[in-house]
Amino acid sequence: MPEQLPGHRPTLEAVAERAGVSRATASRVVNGGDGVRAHLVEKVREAVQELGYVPNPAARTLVTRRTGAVAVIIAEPEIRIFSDPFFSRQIRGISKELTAHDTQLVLLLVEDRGDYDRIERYLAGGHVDGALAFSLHTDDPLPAITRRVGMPTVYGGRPGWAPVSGGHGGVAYVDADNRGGAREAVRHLLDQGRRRIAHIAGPLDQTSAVDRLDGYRDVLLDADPALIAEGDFTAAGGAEAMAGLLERCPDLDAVFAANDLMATGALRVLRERGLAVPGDVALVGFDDAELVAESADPPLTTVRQDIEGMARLMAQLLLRTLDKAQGDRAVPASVVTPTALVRRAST
Amino acid sequence: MPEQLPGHRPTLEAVAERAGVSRATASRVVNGGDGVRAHLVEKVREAVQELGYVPNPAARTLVTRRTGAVAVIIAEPEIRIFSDPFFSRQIRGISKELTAHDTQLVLLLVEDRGDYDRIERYLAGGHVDGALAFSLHTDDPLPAITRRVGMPTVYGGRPGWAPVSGGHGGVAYVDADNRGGAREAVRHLLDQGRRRIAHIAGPLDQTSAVDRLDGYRDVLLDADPALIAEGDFTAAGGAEAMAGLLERCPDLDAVFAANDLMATGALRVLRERGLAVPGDVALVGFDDAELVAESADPPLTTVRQDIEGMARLMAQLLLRTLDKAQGDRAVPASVVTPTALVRRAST
DNA sequence: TTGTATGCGTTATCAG
DNA sequence: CTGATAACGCATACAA
Repeated sequence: MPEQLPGHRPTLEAVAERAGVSRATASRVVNGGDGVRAHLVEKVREAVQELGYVPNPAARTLVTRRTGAVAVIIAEPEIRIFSDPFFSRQIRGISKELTAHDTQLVLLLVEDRGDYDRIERYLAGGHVDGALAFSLHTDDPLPAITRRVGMPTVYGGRPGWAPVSGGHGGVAYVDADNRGGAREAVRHLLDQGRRRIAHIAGPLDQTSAVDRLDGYRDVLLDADPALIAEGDFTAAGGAEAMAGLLERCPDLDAVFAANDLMATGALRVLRERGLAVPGDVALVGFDDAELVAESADPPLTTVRQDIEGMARLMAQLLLRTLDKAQGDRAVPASVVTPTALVRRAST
Repeated sequence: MPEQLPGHRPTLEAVAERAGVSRATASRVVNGGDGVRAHLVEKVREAVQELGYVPNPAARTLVTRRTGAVAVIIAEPEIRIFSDPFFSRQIRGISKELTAHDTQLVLLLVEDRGDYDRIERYLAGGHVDGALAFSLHTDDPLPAITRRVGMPTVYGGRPGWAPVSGGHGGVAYVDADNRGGAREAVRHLLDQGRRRIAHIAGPLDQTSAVDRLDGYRDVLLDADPALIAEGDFTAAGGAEAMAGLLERCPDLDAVFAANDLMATGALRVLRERGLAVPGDVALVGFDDAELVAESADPPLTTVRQDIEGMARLMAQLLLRTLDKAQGDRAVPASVVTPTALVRRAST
C-alpha cells in the first residue's frame, strides 16, 4: 500500500480526476461497480490503488444514514458474576459474524446505573445501526431505552419480562434451552439411581436461573422444598448453599447446580465433609465453563451450551433485520438453542 | 426524554429555529456555550430538551476530523492462550478510562493473518482517532500498519522488536515489570531455603516470557540449563514441561512457572507423582489470574500484575497524546508498572 | 452507461 | 457576541 501523503487524505474527487471520470462514476466503482463499463472500472480501481484511497466513513454515513457499526452492551455485574469466559466467548462469536458482514463492533460496558443516560444518548445519536445486549435483569432500563430511540436490538438470554415462547412482546432474543437442559441433567441423575436430588439455584431475578429451576421441578414434581437452595452463581455462593443443604438434608445423594462455578463450591464443601463424589453424592453443573468444569476434581458432568454459537446467532439475527428494515422497524424472531449433557467423572 | 419523532431526527437547524437564534449560535451552545449570552444559552438548551436533539456524530466528524473513538486490537491467539480473564480485565480497564473521556471503544479482533488487511483499511479509513494493541509477537505486522497509516498507538506489553532509539519511530507501550517480578519470585524461593529451583518459561517469542526468564537468570546466575523448560502458557504445556523437568532433575525442590495456568499444570503432575506442594516442591506462578491462582489446590503463591490498571494507563497515554497531537504525530512515552508477590500456600 | 447537481448536519471563518 | 456562508466527502436522483 502507498504511503499516506501528509496533509489531506485522497478524496473521491482526486480518484475521479486521476481516472478521468466523474465523481459519480468513481463512487459507483468503489461501491461495487455495477453498471459501469469494464475499462472504466479498471481505470478507477487503478487510481484507487495508486492514491491509496479509502472512503471517508463519516461522509458516507452522513448521506446513507448507515454507520456499519453495531453496539454490544454488557452490564458490568454480569461480566463479573458470570465470570469472564462467557464474556470472551460471546464477544468472539459476535466479532466473527460482524466482521464477515463488514460491520464494526462498538463495545458499551455498563458500570453503574448512571451509565444508562450515556448509553441512551449514544444510541439516540445514531452512532450505530443496531444493538446486542446481554442477560438483562427484570428491572433493567435498557429495553425501555432501545424502544424509545427505536434501535433494533437482539438480546442474549431471555429478558425477564419476555414470554418464554419467542415472537411476542416485540423482543428478539437468543437463549439456550435452560429448562430442557436442566431436565436432562436431573433425569441423568435419576438414571444413575439417585433419589434425593438437591438443586442449587442461581439468583432468581435472572431468567436462566428460573428456567433451570423450572426444569428441575419438571422432572421432580414433588421435590422436597428443603432440597432447593438459592445461590448467586459464584463458587462461594455454591459452597454456602451446599452447606445449608447438607444441614437440612444429610441424606441427599445428588446435587444439580445451576452453573459450574457453584458446583465447584459445592464440591469443596462435600470434600471437606468427607463425602465422596460421585460415590456418596453425584454432582452435575451447567455451562461447561472453560477452565472450570473440566479441570475440577473430579471433572464435572455438566450441561453444555454453545455460547459462541448463540452469540453468532444474535449477530446474524440483528444483521438480517438491519438489512431489510432500512427504516421500518422490523422485529427479528427469537431463537432457543439446544443444550447437551456432557458426562464426566462427577456422576 | 422526548419520544423520537418518526422520520427525521431533529437537526441543529431545528433547534436554532425553535430557540430563535442562528445555527452557529446553537452549535456554540451545544459545544459548551462559551461566549454566548446567558439568556440565549438558556433558550437553546430548552429547545434541545424539547426537541430531544442529539448531535449527528457523522456530520460532526466530517468537519472536525475527530471521531471520538479508539480501536482496541486484540489478536485471537492471544485471547485464547492467555485465556480469558486477561481479556476481560483489560477491556474493563480501557472501557472505564475511555468512557470517562467520552470516547468510544471499537473492538477489533484478529482471527487470522488475512485480517490485517481489513484492519489496515479500517485504520486508514479514519474510523478512529487512535489505537490500543496487545501483546504483539516479534513478527507482528501491526506496528508497520499503524506507522504507515500514521495512527497513534499504544501497545500493551513490550513489543518484541528492538526499540528504536530516538523520538522518531519510537513506540509507546505499557508493561508490567516482568523481569523484576520474576526476580522477586525466585528470591522468595531462595529465602524459603530452596536450592534447586526450576523454571517453566512461556513461549519465548513473547517478551513477557523472555523477560521473566531473564529475571530468573538474574538471580540464579549459574542456573543449570536442565532446570529450564519452555512451555506455552497453557496448563497442558505446563504439565508437559513439569514432567520433563522431573525426568531431568528429580532433585528439584522448587518451580517458578511463568504464568499461573502453567503452574496448575505443573501442580497436577506433581500430585500425580506423589510429590507434596510445598513440602517436597515449592511452586510460584505469575499473573495472579482470577479463578486460577486462588482456587488452585493448594492456592498459588504468585506474582500479581495489575492488569486493569495497566489497561487504564494505556488508554490515558493514548488520550493524552490525541489531545495535544491534533495533527502532529506525537509519541507518548512508555511506562513499566510494578508487580507484587502474593504469598499463598504453594510456598 | 455516464455526468451534473444537490443535500446530508456540523463546525469554522469571517463579517458585522 | 452573533449571524451568514463556506467547506467537510460522499451517494444519488435526475438528466443527458
